[in-house]
Formats: sequence, structure tokens, C-alpha cells
Amino acid sequence: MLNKSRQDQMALFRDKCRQHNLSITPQRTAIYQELIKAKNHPDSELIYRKIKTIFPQISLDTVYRTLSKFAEIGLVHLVEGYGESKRYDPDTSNHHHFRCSRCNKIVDFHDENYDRLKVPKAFQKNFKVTNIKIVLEGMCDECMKKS
Amino acid sequence: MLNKSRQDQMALFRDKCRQHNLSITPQRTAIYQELIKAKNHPDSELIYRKIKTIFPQISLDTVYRTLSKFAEIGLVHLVEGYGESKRYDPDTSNHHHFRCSRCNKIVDFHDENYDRLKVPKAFQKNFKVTNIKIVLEGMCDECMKKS
DNA sequence: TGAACAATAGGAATTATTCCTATATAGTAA
DNA sequence: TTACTATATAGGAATAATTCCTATTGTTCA
Repeated sequence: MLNKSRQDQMALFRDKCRQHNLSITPQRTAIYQELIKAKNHPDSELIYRKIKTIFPQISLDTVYRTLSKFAEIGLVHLVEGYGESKRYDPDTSNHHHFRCSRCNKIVDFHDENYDRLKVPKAFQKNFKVTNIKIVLEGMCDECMKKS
Repeated sequence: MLNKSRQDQMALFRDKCRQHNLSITPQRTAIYQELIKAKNHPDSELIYRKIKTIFPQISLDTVYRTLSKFAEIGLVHLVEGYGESKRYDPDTSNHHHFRCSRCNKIVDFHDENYDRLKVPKAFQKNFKVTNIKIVLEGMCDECMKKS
């Protein structure tokens, strides 16, 4: 799942869109391309600014609609936020996040012990658990230095 | 840590405030009382509406300021949100959350395996990890029935 | 190639939250 | 108690993020 080529990612984009009957528009294509370029869990505003350089006419609404559509079909993951703007992660493979509560930076990491967590029995019967999300919270290296 | 009496909780409130040089005002007291009554991870708006019945004059700003102050001193935990309003949890003991992505309900649960997770080595050196947060995502029992 | 339906642009509206400032109040020391 | 000082509050304005609305445009597929 690691280091998927850009071509593979675009193929995934097209497949997912077709699976869910979403037209493959230039705007959606450009937005997805920006998502996979912007490596640090961008918010809608950042994507909007980037796309503006390609499609000066694009509307904010299109960016918001598109990103939440992508999240809906599982093409990106909506990253847990804390009241600030929504952030998206185009890497839908199994990984976890550290989030700095001071600067809000998100750092990806892999950990086999974390991956091994099972859904508790209580939730296996009447619930459907699609994702186990683990977030470490604290202070990042850079903020540690500053304080 | 479980089933702390209301009296204990109010004592905790007063202690925490004193520790952090926060005045114990009637507004703060009322807000904390509502927090521990409202069992389902309330948002600021809900608290505001409840407090209004006691202090019709209270301002929204006071509620927002107070709740984020409480989170800052660790009297409540800020619950991960997804762009919607912030939600707070007055139970700061060790527990985890299931969140229904359809109705947004949050269900608390305990799980020993989850509690045993360690901070990965990579984060032990230059980072300070204060919390490991685990959130199951999916569809809750009620939403499962409906669909 | 051209309907049919989906998607977009642009701007208005909404929601959640924070900022501003004059007034009121809690903590504290005499 | 009382008076002082720093902190907190109310009320309303401002801001930020997001969604809604509608006329127009574009994509898909027969």
C-alpha cells in the first residue's frame, strides 16, 4: 500500500468515481491531484487556493462539495479536527496520526501493535465499525524546542 | 475512577480552578454542573441553552470561553470533531469512543487491550505525548436498524 | 451528436466561534 | 467587613468555515 505511484492514484480516483457514478470533471481531477501532492493533510481553503491557479474561476463551493464527496466515497479520509477547519488525508492506507495540540501539525506513523487492535466484542453485534482511528496528542518536536 | 459522586466532581472542579488561579464564579460553577449532568458529550450551544434557564443573562461568549478554559486546564476533554461544533467530555478518566458517522452519536467504552497501547519509540524522544485517543468509526445500532 | 442529468460558478446565507469594551464581581489583604 | 485590584462577564459586532440557492454549463451515454 505504500508509495503508490501518482498514476496508480489517478487510476484509483477514476475507478472510485465510476463505482459511485460521479462524473470525472476537470475540477474533480485537479482537486484530487492537489490532494495527493499536498502532503500535510490540507484543509479546504488550501486546496481552493492551489486550484485557483489552475482554474481561476473555481468556486469555493465546488471545492467543499468535492472534498466531502471524496470523503463520502472513501477516496480520502476526513481527519479528526477540533473545531478548526476540516482536513483531508488522501492516504487511505492503514496508518495513524500524531497531532500537536500547540501548532496543530499532524504527523503520520505506522505501528504494528496499533494495527493489531480488534473491535471490542460489544460493538461486533449491532454496530458496524468501519475504522479504528488512533490519534496521539501532545507536543511536537519543534514546539518542544520553542518552549 | 468510575461513578464519581457529584460532590466529588464539584470538589475536583474547585481544586482545578484554584490550581490554575481561576475564580470560582457562579457561571463557571453552573457550566460545570451542566457538563456533568449532560451525559452525551454536549456542544457549547447545548450548554448555553441549559445555562440560560438559570442565568438568562449569560452570554454565549462566556460559555465558549469557559468551556475552552476547562479543556485547557484538563477539567474536561475536547472531543474530536469533524468540522461540526466542538464537543466536550467531562469524564477525563481513561476511556474510548465510538462515533457514528451517520448520526454523530458518541458512545463511551472501556477496553483493557486499548488501554495497554504504548507510545511508539519514535515519539518517545523529541515529542511529548500526553494522550492516546482511540475512536471507532462506523454505524451505530440505531442507524443500522434504520438502513 | 444531442438529450438528460449532474456539476459548476457566484454570491447570499448560515453556523460556530471569537473579538471588543464597558461594567460587574471574586479574591484578598487590611 | 471593606476597599482594592485583577479577572470575568454581558452584549453585540466581527470573523471564519461551510452550506445553500439558482442559473448556466459540462459530462455521459444512447
